[in-house]
Order: sequence, then structure tokens, then C-alpha cells
Amino acid sequence: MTAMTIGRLARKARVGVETIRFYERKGLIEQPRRPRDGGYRVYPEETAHRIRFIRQAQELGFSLREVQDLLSLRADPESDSADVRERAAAKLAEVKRKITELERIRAALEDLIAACPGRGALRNCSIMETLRAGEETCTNRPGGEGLRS
Amino acid sequence: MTAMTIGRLARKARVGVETIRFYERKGLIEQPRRPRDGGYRVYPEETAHRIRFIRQAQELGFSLREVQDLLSLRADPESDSADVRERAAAKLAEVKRKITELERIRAALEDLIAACPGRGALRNCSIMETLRAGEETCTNRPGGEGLRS
DNA sequence: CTTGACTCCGTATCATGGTACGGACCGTAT
DNA sequence: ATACGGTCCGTACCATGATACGGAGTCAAG
Repeated sequence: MTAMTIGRLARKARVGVETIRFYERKGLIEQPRRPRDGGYRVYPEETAHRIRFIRQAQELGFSLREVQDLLSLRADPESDSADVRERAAAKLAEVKRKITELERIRAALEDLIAACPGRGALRNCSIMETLRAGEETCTNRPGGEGLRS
Repeated sequence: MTAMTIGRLARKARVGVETIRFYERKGLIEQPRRPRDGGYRVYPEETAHRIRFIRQAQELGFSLREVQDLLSLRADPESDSADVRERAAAKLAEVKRKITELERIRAALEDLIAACPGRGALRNCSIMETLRAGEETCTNRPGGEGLRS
């Protein structure tokens, strides 16, 4: 019946098996206990969603520690509801700040694309210049753009 | 006349001196040449903005390599304008995706805060459950929420 | 003109987030 | 029943992004 073993879970969540074990060690996902008769662990379907959330949050600039904070936000009778509210509100503020900053970068990229026509370079040529609220003209700075090893 | 030496730059950009040297080695910021008579390097004011941008982009989930890509986007007569457009458009799509994902997390946090009143826990108790479009009731999963070393 | 803080440069070390490996064990299709 | 792939578990190793250190040189206030 094709139980959800760690390998299948890994494929479903698009991560390596080792990554899952790593998250288990870190306490980000719960390791199901092995069957008493010995054999393979079976994971709940939900775990794949959880792993996807972890990856997504990481791409948004949250560390695993911070992802853990997010995942531990739960309103239930066992938790101090005021504390959960407070931590959720703090995370919310952080998320809003990130959105604002991304909007600025989005606007800068849109300006850059607009200022970058088929022929001839115009004003506000780099991201930095575009971000600095389009006042200066582009001055070429020559030199290596390649990231050193 | 308090020239902008590396230490002053570091304080202005709220990073360590070593971080600036590290970014120089990586080619993220240009290292000013030392005065021919020997002495300390002097940095342009603009560098502080550049460093702040680097830190900000990192908090938004871009690696230094990706920040480098962003910073190298410039429309000038020396660059292939079509290529710059293309790379800018790709970054723009990525930025938009991040904004969308952050909006989902924001909505989930707002729901969580709303569902977390002064007394008694309600439905949609964890982030995961709230993200999964509020259909299930909260089931307590006991156990350690602390991140392992 | 000395003293203390800062710079320069090379190299070493660190934390985070994985990724790889090896040997024993398990499960299943042939 | 056996071969072959997956699992289990411990440990080793890796890349990224810093951060620390040591010794020599520099600058500027007293």
C-alpha cells in the first residue's frame, strides 16, 4: 500500500532524504516512531506541507530558528494565549517590513526595465541609483562584475 | 576633516569592519585604492548605501551571489541592454513571487491573531493549519518546541 | 614625540544549513 | 531465497557568510 516512507516523503517535498533527517535532528519536524516490530518509519501526509513551508520561509529570509518560531505559534488551551498573540504580532510586523522592502526593490526593477529601452542608455541606470529615488545620471564605473571565489 | 575610513564606514552601515573587507574580497563593493603616499583608504559615501542594500537583500532571502546579480543590473552603453532587461525581468518575477508568499504568511498571521482571543482557543490554531485555508479543527500535538542544538 | 586607537593584510576559526558515506538492516519483486 | 534498492544511524565533510587574530604600519591628540 505504498506507505509514506522517508524516501517518498523526500520526493513529495522536493528535498533530499538527508535534509529530512537534518530537520528531525533540529526538531523542525517530528520523527515518527519506528513500528514496534522494527521496520520503516511512516510519515503523515501533512509533513510534506510542513517541509514545503520550511523551504518557502527560508527563501523569504527566515533562519531555521525563525521558522521554528513561526511553526510553534499555536493558539491552544495549553499555551499562553497572550504570549502567542505577542509573538505573532512581532512576526507580522517583520513580515510587513519585508513586504515593504520587496515592494521598493520591485519598483526599482520596474523603473530599470522601463529605463532600459532597445537603444541607448538613459538615466537611473543601476539598481542603487534607481532606489535612490532617481535624481542622478548614470556614471559608468568600469571593472569586474564577477563574484570572486 | 574626518575622512571616511573603513571603521567609520562600518559604523555608518552598521556592520563590522571585517564584513566590509569580506564584501571587498567577494567583489560586492569596490576597494578604494590606497593613497600613493601610503595611508588609509577613503570610501565614497555611497558605499554605506550599497552595504545597507546588501544586508537588506540578504534579509529578503537573496544570497550574496544573487545580490551581486542585482547590483550588476545596469543599463549603460557598455552593456547588452536586452540582456539587462531579461535579467531584470527574471529578478522581478522572483521578487513578485516572494511578495505573494509573504502576503500568504501575513494573512495567516492575521488570522491566527484574530483566532487567538483573550480566553479559550478556537479553530485554525497553528500557522500550518491557518495556511491550509481554515478547514480543520485544532488538534493538540504535545512535545518539545525547542530547537535542538 | 609618544601613546592609544585605528588600518592593513593574511590566515584561522566559527555558525548555519545542509550533503555524503558506510555498514547493518528491511522489504519486495523475481 | 536472494538480489537490489530503500531505510537507519552515526559520523564526516562541505559551502556560505561571516568573525577573530596577530603583527606591522598609520594617524592624531596631548
